[in-house]
This record gives sequence, C-alpha cells and structure tokens, in this order.
Amino acid sequence: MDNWDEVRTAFQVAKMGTVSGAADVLGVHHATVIRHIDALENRLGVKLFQRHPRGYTATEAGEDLCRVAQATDEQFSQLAGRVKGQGDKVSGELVVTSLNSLAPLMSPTLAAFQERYPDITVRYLTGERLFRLEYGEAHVALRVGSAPEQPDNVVQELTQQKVAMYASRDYVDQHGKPQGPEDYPKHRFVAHDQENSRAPFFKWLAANVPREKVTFRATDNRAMELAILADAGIGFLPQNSASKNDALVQLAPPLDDWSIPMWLVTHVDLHRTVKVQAFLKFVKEQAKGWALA
Amino acid sequence: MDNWDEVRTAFQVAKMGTVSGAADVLGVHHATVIRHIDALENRLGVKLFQRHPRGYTATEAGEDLCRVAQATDEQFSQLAGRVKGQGDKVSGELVVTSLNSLAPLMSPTLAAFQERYPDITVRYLTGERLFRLEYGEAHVALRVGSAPEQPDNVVQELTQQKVAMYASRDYVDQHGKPQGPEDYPKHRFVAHDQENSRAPFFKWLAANVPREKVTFRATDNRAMELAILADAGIGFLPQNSASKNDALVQLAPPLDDWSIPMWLVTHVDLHRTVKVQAFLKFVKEQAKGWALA
DNA sequence: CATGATACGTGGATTTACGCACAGATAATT
DNA sequence: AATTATCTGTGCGTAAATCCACGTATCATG
Repeated sequence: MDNWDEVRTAFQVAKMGTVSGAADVLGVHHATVIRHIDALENRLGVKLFQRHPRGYTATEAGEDLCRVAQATDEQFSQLAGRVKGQGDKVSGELVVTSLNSLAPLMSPTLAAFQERYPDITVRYLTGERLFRLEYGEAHVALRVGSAPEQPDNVVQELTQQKVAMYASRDYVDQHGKPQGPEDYPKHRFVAHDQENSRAPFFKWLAANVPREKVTFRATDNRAMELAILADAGIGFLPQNSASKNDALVQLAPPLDDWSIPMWLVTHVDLHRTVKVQAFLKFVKEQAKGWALA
Repeated sequence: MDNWDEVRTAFQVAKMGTVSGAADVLGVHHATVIRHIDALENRLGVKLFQRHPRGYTATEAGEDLCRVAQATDEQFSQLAGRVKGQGDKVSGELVVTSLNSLAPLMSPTLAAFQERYPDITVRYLTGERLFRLEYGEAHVALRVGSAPEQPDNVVQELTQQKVAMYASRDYVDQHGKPQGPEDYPKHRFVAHDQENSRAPFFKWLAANVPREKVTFRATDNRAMELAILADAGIGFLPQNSASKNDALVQLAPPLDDWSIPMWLVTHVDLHRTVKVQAFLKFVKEQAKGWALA
C-alpha cells in the first residue's frame, strides 16, 4: 500500500459522495481525483466505489478504507497540532551536554532554568567524550577552549573563564610565593599530562617554566585540582571556583592570555527553536554572575 | 496536514536513518526524498531531522511523526490485506432486492445460499419501490418483465416464468371452463388495474377479451391472486406457485407468449466479485428447479 | 596517510501527473 | 415536456515533480 495520498483522496470522495466535491475540498481538479481512485482500485484489485451519474458511493471495501482513513486523518491532525505548537512553547526535554569539569557551573544554572520553566525536564549529560549534537544526542553543548568549528553547528561565545595561578595554603607556607618569573625554577608545578596542551595557560607554562619543574601531571582537571590541594605544587585553576576555596592562595592575578573561552554550541536545526533560544538566553544571563563569583 | 505521501517519506527516513536508504525502499530518487522532507518541515515550521553527513536523525518532532506514521502504515497494511482478500471469499453481507411478489421464490433460495456459505449474512430487501443498485443499496436485484436496460448494470436472463390461466375450483363449478376464445365473453376476468400493462398476458387479454368482462382490477399481484381464489373470475398466475394450490384450476396451458422473463441484475462494479458471482451461479442452479415445481 | 565507500546536496534534463475544456448523462425545475 | 444544473469521463497541452549526474564531505581501511 504505497501512495498514501490516493487513500486520502478516496477518503474525501467517500465523505463527500461526489468526485467534484472532493476535488474542491482537496483543491485539485476532479480529473485528478478520478485518476487517484482508478489507480488505487487497480492496485488493490477491488472496486472502492460504485459510479453513477450523480456521484460515487462507497462499496464495502470503500467504507472500510474510509474508516481507516478517518482515523488516519485525525491522527495526522493531532500530530500537526502537537508538532506545530511544539516549537512555540518551552516544554519537554532539554538535553545539555558538557565536559564533566563544567558541572559546578552548569548544575545550578540548569536547576534554575528548570525552576523558571517547570514544564521542562532537564537532562544533563556529562562525560569525557564529547556528546555529538549532529546525532541528536543533545540540544545544547557547553564547550571550552578553542572555538568549535563544526559545520551545521551554531557557536556563540558565552564568557571568558578567567584562570589564575594557585597553590595550597600549606604549599605557600612551606615554599613561599614566587614574586616573579625568576622565582619559578625554585617551585614545583602541576599541569596537564599532555605537554603540548592547547590551553593557553599551559602554553605559557611551557614557555616560562623549565620542563623538569612540572613535577605532577594528570589527564583530568579534577585530579589536577586535588593535587594542588594536596600541596603538589602550583597550578592553574578557574578563578570563580578556586576563589571560593579557603585552602587555596592566588599567586598571580588572572592574565587575559590565560583566559579560556567558553562556547555555547547548538545544532543549526535546533538553534531557532523557542526552547533552545530560551535556554541560551537564560545561560547568558546566568554567566554574568559567574565572573563575579 | 495535506500530502500524506510526504509523511510516508519522512517515516521511511526516520526508520532507515539515511535519505538514500529510504529512497531505495520507496523506489524513488534520494533527491525526491530530500524535497519531501524539506517541504514537510517548511509546512510544519519545525525541523523533523537533524542533517549530518552520515545521515538523518529524527528530532523529537520527527520521532513523534514516526510513531504516528508507524501506526498508519500498519493500519494501511491491514486494510490492504482485508480489502484485497475481501474479493476472494464469500463472506460479509449479501444484499438482494426484488419486488415483494417474488418472495415465495427467493426466500427458500436465499436460505439455501446462506446454508451453503455460512459466512454470509443475507439481507433481502423487498418493496414496491425498486431498490437502486447504482447507489449501493443492493448487490443483486431480481427483476421481472421487460429487460432492464440501465447503463452500468449487468443483466442476465434467469428463466422464463410460465404463466397460465387459472380460476378457483368454486368458480369453475359455477361457470364451467371456457373451451376456447368464443367462450370468453361469457366469463369474468381478473386483471391489473393499469389497463395498458406491459405484461404480455395482459396485452393478450386486452386483445382477446372485451373490456367490460374484466370485472376485477387490482394494482397488486397478491391482491389479484386473492381475488381469483375468492371466485372473482379468471386470471393469470405463475404456474409454479398456482399449481401447488388445490383450490385453483388451470383453464389453459401456459403459452410462450405469456411467459414473463426474469432477470438477474447487478451493478457492473460488483458483478465481477467472487461473492456476487457465487450467488448468481447459485440462483441459476436453483432456478432450474423452479420450472419443475 | 591515502584511498574507497557512502551519503548529502544541487542544477539541469525528462517524464509523470495535473489542469483544462468539452462531451455525455441524469435529476430537478419550470 | 423542455430546460437547467450538476456530475462523471476523457483527450490534450502544460507545469511540476522526478530523475540524473556531478560535487562535496565524512568515515573506514590497508
């Protein structure tokens, strides 16, 4: 049973009782309606209508088809209503993904967003692997670092995450604060395991600190933070989270070169939807508070 | 939500995951599939799929559509199965119509037909008005008299109903049997109220019997039969039913000129169906017994 | 790293399907 | 009884949908 349009045509004829009336409703010529009926009957091998000069009347098969098509028509109408309205209201699921290191920032934001739009169910997917927008795994992704340049993705800069140099209070008590670049060789540093990291402050580190003084390397940001807290050495941490921790001492103010840009990424097909737009606006508003924190 | 074919296309894309795959299944070019999706999305104002170089993945709206279309597809498949098979088996309703004067012949035949095909539900519509085949009021009509010549109707001659001249036994006792045409003016006759009746034996009557000797006229065949039984005069009755009645005496053998042809009439759209064919064949078989009765 | 396979996307040629107009027929109306 | 209105059915020309071919991008594989 291919060619669903012919079923629709037959349905309208059964409802109207005449080919001409159905043609008017469908907005096509009555010859087209006749052709559809003929084609459908030939394919099914059954007469659907009895033809007489005053119109068409459905046979048993035609009435059967009419019932099925009636249900289909209602189903499709409901579907159209759902789908059309869907884009206009903020409800359903909102799937957000990011690296799990951003959870401290995102979790409160998402909670507030859900409170603002109670019809929303938030799903926050975090992981080391990047959830891919183009396969529909998420509506919005929060990315850090260099600007993503995937095609079909809409990228907006969210805010600059300011990064500063920190060490634990105990470390400072033992080794003192470096007063300038000349002091760096006397200290130990914590950095990412990947030496040629793309992060700007690690590039700075490679340029300004001897390799052998980087005595602790880890692949995970959280592990690096814990290492710093465990007096492993001096490292770079986002200012907004580190400033809340009394066990940490800021050794140098954040430099612009060290800042990590943050990006809001959406798939182009979803970017224009009201739901996603509402979330993007909300996140940008919240991000103003992040810098102050 | 017009254009059901586009829904079908979108459904196939959602199932396959790729435009090309859907195009193969649908037997169309993949460009056509893309155009259908685009048109549907534009009409709904919602993106149904997220496009990426490895295929299409459905958005929430797309998945919603997919579910509805899935149900539709199943409904249509079942419908096609029902409708296609419907023509091949003798079941459901069989609607037969005739003038109610033929009920004595038809009722036993219909009962036997129902016994032969237990899946059949017989509906026997009788009345003075002609139920019209072209509006689907009945599958088969049994007509008597001159050959029906309606277009779109398939007419088959069933049998000749032999008509003979009868009177009641009491009438014969009182007035005797007419031995030939010369005796007719001495007798009373029963005939149809419509003087210029189309029935051949009434034409014969008008030609061979003085008008004033037709002393009882009725519009209903059954009333005429009752009048004859009530000694009203001589009249024409079908041989098969009158011969069973001991109160009637046959005054003249049936002439070929008097025979009323009987016709089986079906609408051309239904004539070829197995159900109707089975019934037509069955009636013809039964009709062989009618002459003998 | 290069290559083959797969899939999407688009402009131009082609076929299919549609609209148009007229004929045939019936039912309602005057 | 004649007429008008309505509906079906069909041949023909045109417009729209389709097919085709090419280009581009991505992923898998040796």
